[in-house]
Amino acid sequence: MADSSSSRWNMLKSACPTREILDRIADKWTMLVILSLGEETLRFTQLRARIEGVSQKMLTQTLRGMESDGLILRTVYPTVPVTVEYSLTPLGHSLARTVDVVREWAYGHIGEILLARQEYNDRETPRVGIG
Amino acid sequence: MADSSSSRWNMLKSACPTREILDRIADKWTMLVILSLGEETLRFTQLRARIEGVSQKMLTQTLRGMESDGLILRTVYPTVPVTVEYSLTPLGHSLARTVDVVREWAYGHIGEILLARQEYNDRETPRVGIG
DNA sequence: CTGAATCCGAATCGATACTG
DNA sequence: CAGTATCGATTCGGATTCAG
Repeated sequence: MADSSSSRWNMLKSACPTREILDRIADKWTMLVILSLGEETLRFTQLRARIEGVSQKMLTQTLRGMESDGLILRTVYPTVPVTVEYSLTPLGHSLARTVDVVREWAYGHIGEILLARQEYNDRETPRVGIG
Repeated sequence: MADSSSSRWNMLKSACPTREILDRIADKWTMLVILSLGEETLRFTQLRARIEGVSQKMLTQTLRGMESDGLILRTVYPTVPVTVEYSLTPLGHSLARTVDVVREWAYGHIGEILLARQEYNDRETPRVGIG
């Protein structure tokens, strides 16, 4: 447990704390969890269904990290079987609004990016065959 | 070369292209490059110096991906030795403005996050010893 | 200076089995 | 349902070496 000893960069990180935060939220699953919970409170399984592609392990891991950063709230209801709800804290909500800007940017520029990608690949294909 | 065959999720990705874009920019180095180039055009070595902690390999890799997505422009000047400048395309600049919002959020909430992290760790320490 | 290529240990991640 | 624990496969990423 607690393997946050990333060998070096500790000095760098403490000198520039923004970097550490950025490293944390510039994460695929974190962003997707933030976006999902930004819409509504969800249970573990629901969350996992929303973020198709995430494994149980990764989701758990991501949720723990986010909880420790005060971004989400984990509420356990002592039912049988147990019910666990995840929701955003006020801090998490403010991040959600921010990340949503990124999401909207992505949505608005898919075309451009896919086109650029295609052109890049065409350029790369060097002319096989007769030359 | 070109190993973009991520086995599964291809169906998912084509059904939800935003996800693919998000996966790409929700990346530590990509964000830092965007932020760095958002301020000014930089050469390879300058860029590497700005983003302390990135290896030559990762930086090259990140830059290639961003170039293929049409986010940055790579300009080679045939000097001796060769000079290569990286700058943002208009698309890259628009992303830079977006990512900057995230950076500002991070900067403005470092305190809250670090505090939450500390509280979380205190809660976790269970009381070793006598119980 | 810029970068490609290789080697190789470290970290990530998924699948599986098991618990309360 | 909501996890924890473990293991093997894959990927990541740094150090090094070499080239234009």
